[in-house]
Amino acid sequence: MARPDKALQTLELLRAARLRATPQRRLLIELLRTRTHRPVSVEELHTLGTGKFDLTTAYRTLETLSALGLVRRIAIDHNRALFELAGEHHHHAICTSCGRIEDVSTCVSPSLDEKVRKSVRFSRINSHALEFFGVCTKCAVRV
Amino acid sequence: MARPDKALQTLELLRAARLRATPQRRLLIELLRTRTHRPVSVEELHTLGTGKFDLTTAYRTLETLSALGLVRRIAIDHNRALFELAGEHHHHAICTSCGRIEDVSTCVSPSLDEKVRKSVRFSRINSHALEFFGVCTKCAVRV
DNA sequence: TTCCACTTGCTAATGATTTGCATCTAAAAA
DNA sequence: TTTTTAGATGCAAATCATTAGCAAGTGGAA
Repeated sequence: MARPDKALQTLELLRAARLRATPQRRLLIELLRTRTHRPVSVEELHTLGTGKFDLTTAYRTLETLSALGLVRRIAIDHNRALFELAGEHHHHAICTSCGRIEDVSTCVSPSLDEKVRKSVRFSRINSHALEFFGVCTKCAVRV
Repeated sequence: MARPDKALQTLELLRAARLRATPQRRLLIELLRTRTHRPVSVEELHTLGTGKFDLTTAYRTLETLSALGLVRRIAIDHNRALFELAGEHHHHAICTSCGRIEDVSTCVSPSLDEKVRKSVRFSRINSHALEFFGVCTKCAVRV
């Protein structure tokens, strides 16, 4: 039994979210799914779209999808938003020299959320984000 | 032996950084030290300064201080930068309902940085940031 | 007290996001 | 299939935080 192809997966994603499967949205999600393996900026996505969707549309679609939890907005770069498709829980390692971002599967102890919830007296902790800042191998060589 | 007062601490901080102790900088640091206990936006600081320093000066001073590592720029809010005086290592818990930010002293296992460094093949990891997102008690009641 | 590199306060750019609006179009209904 | 319309898109203009440019001040070393 063959695995459904990427395009189908995208359609299903949109259908499940009760969003219209417009060509623009399909392409944008397709790009997030196949062309990028790291958080990308709206500008980058728009460039990858080669004129098939407007920059404004990209902003709107990403906003819609992130409100639905299908896309995550990453707050690392303080002057532009980065987005990634919400997949498996993971974190990021950022090279402070070249800006490269790597996915990190290592996570904190599962009990940490609850421990923190008690210490700050929150009603609940829904998620957490963890970023590591350092220098990647390429940049270390260059310096 | 009395502990040096806040103003003196601020002077020492500026002197150690080889920066001119202008009234504007002194007040801004004083505000970070005494009036705020959470990351604040430049706008907030400027308001607290009640006209004693320009918004542009605040931006420049914060930039200078963060380049020296005396102030930390927090990337949580994706549409405005937040700053805090660099003190003890800590993290943050953010209420996604009201935006309130609490300091979190709990940290990850000390060996995590090294573990991640190896997994992403970085030359080094210099720091990490950890944010918890949830709902504070007040907001939970309101909902 | 003098002098000058460092600072500050304006004002005018920038640059990323948003918003308004007329025009389309996906897809539910007939 | 055709009709119908709520939801989408594209373009242009408006926002808003952050930066730059510059002339006018001023810490603080000499």
